[in-house]
Amino acid sequence: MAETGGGGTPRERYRAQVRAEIKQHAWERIGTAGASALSLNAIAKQMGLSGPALYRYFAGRDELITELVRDAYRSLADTLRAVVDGKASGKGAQGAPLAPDLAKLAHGLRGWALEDPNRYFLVYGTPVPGYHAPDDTTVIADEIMRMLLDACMALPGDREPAPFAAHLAEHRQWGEGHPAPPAVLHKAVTFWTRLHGVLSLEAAGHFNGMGFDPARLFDAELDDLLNG
Amino acid sequence: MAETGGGGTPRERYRAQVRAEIKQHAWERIGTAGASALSLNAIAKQMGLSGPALYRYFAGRDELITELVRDAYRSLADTLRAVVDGKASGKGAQGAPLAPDLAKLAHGLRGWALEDPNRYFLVYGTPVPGYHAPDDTTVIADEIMRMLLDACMALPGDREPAPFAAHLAEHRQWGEGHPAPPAVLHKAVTFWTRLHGVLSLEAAGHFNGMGFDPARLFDAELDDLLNG
DNA sequence: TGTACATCAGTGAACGCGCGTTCACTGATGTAC
DNA sequence: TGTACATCAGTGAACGCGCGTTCACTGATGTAC
Repeated sequence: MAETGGGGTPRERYRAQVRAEIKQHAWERIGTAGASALSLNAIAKQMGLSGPALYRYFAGRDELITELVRDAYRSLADTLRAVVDGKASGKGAQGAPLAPDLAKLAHGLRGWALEDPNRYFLVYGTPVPGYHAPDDTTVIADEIMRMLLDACMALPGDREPAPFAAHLAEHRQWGEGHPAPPAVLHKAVTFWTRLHGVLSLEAAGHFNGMGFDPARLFDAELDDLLNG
Repeated sequence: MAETGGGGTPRERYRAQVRAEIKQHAWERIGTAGASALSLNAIAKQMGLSGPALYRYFAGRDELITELVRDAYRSLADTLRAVVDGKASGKGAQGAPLAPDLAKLAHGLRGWALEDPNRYFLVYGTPVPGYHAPDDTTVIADEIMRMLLDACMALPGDREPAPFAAHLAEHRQWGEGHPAPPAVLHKAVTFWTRLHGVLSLEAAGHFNGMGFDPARLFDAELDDLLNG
């Protein structure tokens, strides 16, 4: 991606560009039918290429999916990073400029998730059947949790910590080295699971016939996390 | 299912039995590879039958999946019903015998979800790509929400209701006719999304390398719902 | 009780399809002198 | 600047596979008299 317009020989630039183009078409197809329906031949046809042509750019279907999963994680992490750094806003700049980082993260997450639900599910949904995620993703997942911990640290008023917070602090193999106290660890995990609960049901369409506005439910959960 | 051992001609009983057997093998395959990998031919082979034989029992692949989805919803509703009625326990009878219905429901839901994660995802997960759920499911989904509302009614202490509760009461196309006040509606929806947040991430294996015990996280969320 | 007939479960062959992937090839693009 | 060669993108044919589904059939099971 970063190589597309940059250095390298013309052939290298062309290669990178076609690779990106293949991925883009892959995302379009994933957006339509989900990740398990990804087909190299179908992508090739859509690009006006012959099936085997794609093997110049990817070793096979698995490598393509691996790359897409990695990109999805990276994209989420970058989006959240940008939101925290104030370079972008999850909801629009007219809102509260003093919004805590946790609110920015939440709205950034929501925007990213709904922008392409299938991409969201590729990261946080049902694992793709015969496929195992690459190791890099756990690194990026950890990076995301660290951002979350940072944002939770800045939050005021932690009442008495729940018993689970202690368990969490004693059994922690994520965000290692981060100085967050037990209550903050708990807050971060809760932030993750609660917002995922709303987002995944919304993105899958499970609120569809119910009548209420999912955005308000999301904001209500966020409020509870900020002030609870 | 209910017909298997019951009345009808011998041929009808045989038919029902083979249908059930097909479904059972289908569940096994779904448990292994997910619903999108369901294949009639593969099921037939596993049963020692020829491929086309299954067309005596199901009009095609879609009808099979439809039936499985319906059964999954039904199974969840029945499980929750039984738990609330005290005919079964979600966690073991030695626990608090005075546990509120909401806690019973929660543990019933968790037990059901982890018993077969792919069945859970068939109900509350990413929709199967080219497939649309049958209408009956919304009826069962509503039945489940009503049980939830009943359980939430029995809960003590509702402080001042959140603004979202009012919105929810004014835009409600589910559990219609149920006398739950706004705060209870809010509680029920929150119960659903929060527990789903934990369960779906746990069932998909997203807590795997993190070290903590998902069961404790689940209970912590439940406690918060009961006492928050 | 026995015979004649209807019902229906299951088979095997076949259809067309799309899949991932390999291989030997053509033709264009870039490099070296 | 022009020529000779190497690199490499893309093609078309082919392989084997499994899929959903149809069709005409065989043979067993049940029913009617």
